[in-house]
Amino acid sequence: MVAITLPDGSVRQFEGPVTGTDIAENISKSLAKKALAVKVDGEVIDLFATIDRDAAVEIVTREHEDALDIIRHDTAHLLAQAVQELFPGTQVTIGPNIEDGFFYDFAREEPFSTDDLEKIEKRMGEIVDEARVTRREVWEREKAIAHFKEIGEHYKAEIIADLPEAEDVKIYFHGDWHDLCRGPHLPSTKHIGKAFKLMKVAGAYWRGDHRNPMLHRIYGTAWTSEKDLKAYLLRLEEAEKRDHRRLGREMDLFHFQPEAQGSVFWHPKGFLIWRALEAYIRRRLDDDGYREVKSPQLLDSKLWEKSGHWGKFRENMFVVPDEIPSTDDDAPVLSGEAALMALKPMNCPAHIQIFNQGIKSYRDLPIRMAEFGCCHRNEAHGALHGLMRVRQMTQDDAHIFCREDQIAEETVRFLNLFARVYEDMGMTDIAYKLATRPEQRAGDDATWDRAEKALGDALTAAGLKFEYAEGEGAFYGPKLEFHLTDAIGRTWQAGTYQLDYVLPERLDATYVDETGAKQRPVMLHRAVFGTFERFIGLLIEHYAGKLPFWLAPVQVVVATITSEANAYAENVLAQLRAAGLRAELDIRNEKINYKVREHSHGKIPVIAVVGAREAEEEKVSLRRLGEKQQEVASLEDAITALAADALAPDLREKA
RNA sequence: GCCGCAGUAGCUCAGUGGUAGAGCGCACCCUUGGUAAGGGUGAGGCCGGGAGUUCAAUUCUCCCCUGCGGCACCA
Repeated sequence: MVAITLPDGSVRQFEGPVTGTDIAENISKSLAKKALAVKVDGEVIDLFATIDRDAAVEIVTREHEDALDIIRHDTAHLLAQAVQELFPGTQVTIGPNIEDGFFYDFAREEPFSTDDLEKIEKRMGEIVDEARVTRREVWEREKAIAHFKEIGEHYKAEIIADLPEAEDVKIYFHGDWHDLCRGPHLPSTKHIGKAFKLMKVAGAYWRGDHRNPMLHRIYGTAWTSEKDLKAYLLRLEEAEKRDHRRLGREMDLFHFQPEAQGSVFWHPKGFLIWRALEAYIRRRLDDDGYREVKSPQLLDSKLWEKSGHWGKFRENMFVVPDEIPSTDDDAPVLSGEAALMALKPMNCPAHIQIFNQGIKSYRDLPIRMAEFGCCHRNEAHGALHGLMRVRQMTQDDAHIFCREDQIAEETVRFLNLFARVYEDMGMTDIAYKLATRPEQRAGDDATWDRAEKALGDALTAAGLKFEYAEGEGAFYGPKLEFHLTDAIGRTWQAGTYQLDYVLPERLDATYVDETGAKQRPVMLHRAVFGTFERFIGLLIEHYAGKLPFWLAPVQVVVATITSEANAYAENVLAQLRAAGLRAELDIRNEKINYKVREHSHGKIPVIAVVGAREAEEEKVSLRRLGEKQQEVASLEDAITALAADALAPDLREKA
């Protein structure tokens, strides 16, 4: 006897083992029709799998929260079937689910074209109509390897060979087509439905390693209903409008051009955002005990050799020979023999040089040394991405030199600062990651153990949920990474906090302890925004260009209705500016409708409309972005209110 | 760096083996209009760069550059 408990709490008894199908049919015919899989004690399994013990069971239908994952993975199998039928000789590799869909990597000489995608999608639809029935077999490992080798599926054979010994080699059949898979799967291809779409083709290295062959990856999306699919596609379209590269152009914030690939030309409006951010974070740092420095842009390669960066990152550094270029047109410009310097890719070695001036006492620690450091990194071409990944970047960098017993306190202090800043920015959707020791690293394991534990403990103490990013730490120490998500769901590291025992050693930083003995300080690398470039990019996408009032490059546009009000408008502008507001004037010979529309598109937070009436009464009519209503206020009141709104969050706290 | 796609006016895009077009934007004129598009006229292009095929290339081929989507990388 098997007792099955249903979600409503009722219990049904069955003679001997049952399947999900049996249970569904036992409940109702219509449920059996809709059933996709079955959830047994929290684990989703195939409808045809046997249940031979008492269990809590849910029938998974399209409406069930677990349905989507199954449908997506079935769609990946569907894709693989269609591809192999249309392009014989193509090998399958892996095809996992991802956010909003799935991909499948294929090994084939010829890449897939956009036209191919259409054909494949059509074939997928046909296979759905064929309603190929799913069944599962468990194979002997050696037999499976031999079988897949024989049919030319060498990647599959490799995957099976690498499966953990304990794991069954499960082969799923959809009709004749079959694949190694963990499952579960839908009862037939018919159950997938047609709410799927192939999105794009891309290259991807086998096993994510650039030394391996490149496979052809097809990305797709799949949903439980056509409605959801449509909504998703619409969401993508909307997200495109938030793209900071697009908004940067539309709002006249910045541009890029080939002569400075990967470096930003900040336009006046864009740089106003930067200035507001910089002024804000500088005040926050001043208040938090940091002292700001400025270090050289070009430093001798010998320093980078000592720090270890030359060995590990030289290929990403801009190297400059320390010599006068030849003025002889027939001779090579550079001799190739000069000593080398490099544009700094980071500020830490320079900060240690400042630390090393004079003798530091334990009483001096912690020293919190900040710099808005402009760094250059020669990033791979394919890595560049708008403001998010650039070759010239300015970090809101700082290094804290402290004793080991001060790490915990400094970490709490930093997490507090970080939380306050992100709260002020309205960016509270943050993913916390603890990046642990990489394969190539400096320092001994005991030190790494201590350092990783210190960071994990700090996050836990702060009540922050985090995940581990195994092996992704810096070569000198583990990192806390603070990630934000862009408009289309890609995540980017913004803030960072890194523990470093190595650089102080390499660059011989010391302080004198209570006994007069020399000691190594610990170095904490940290950035709140990360870089101004990336953070501004993220801000723009987060707010879809509608930046908070205090950050908006143009806060108020004074727009006239008729030229009668021009003189008054000039007066309003002057007073707004005198109150510290970033205001502009629009006295063009255009209708007020036109001006309102244009400045709304320009994401100007406040339009101050003035006509003859306002001029007469010394008033302004304020219209806030996104609102239909205006409010009419006296000029004095309006300026007082707007000036208060324009205060940066830290200043508002103090006001 | 790797795979794929793309590059035509400031922007979005159409088009063609005989050197180009639209909408928006811009300039000028008319319009002085009360909160998301008033009307007219006009300027603006080495059709990404180089080479090849051709009587002729923006169009076809090759190479390069840049951009886009992924992958790899990210101190």
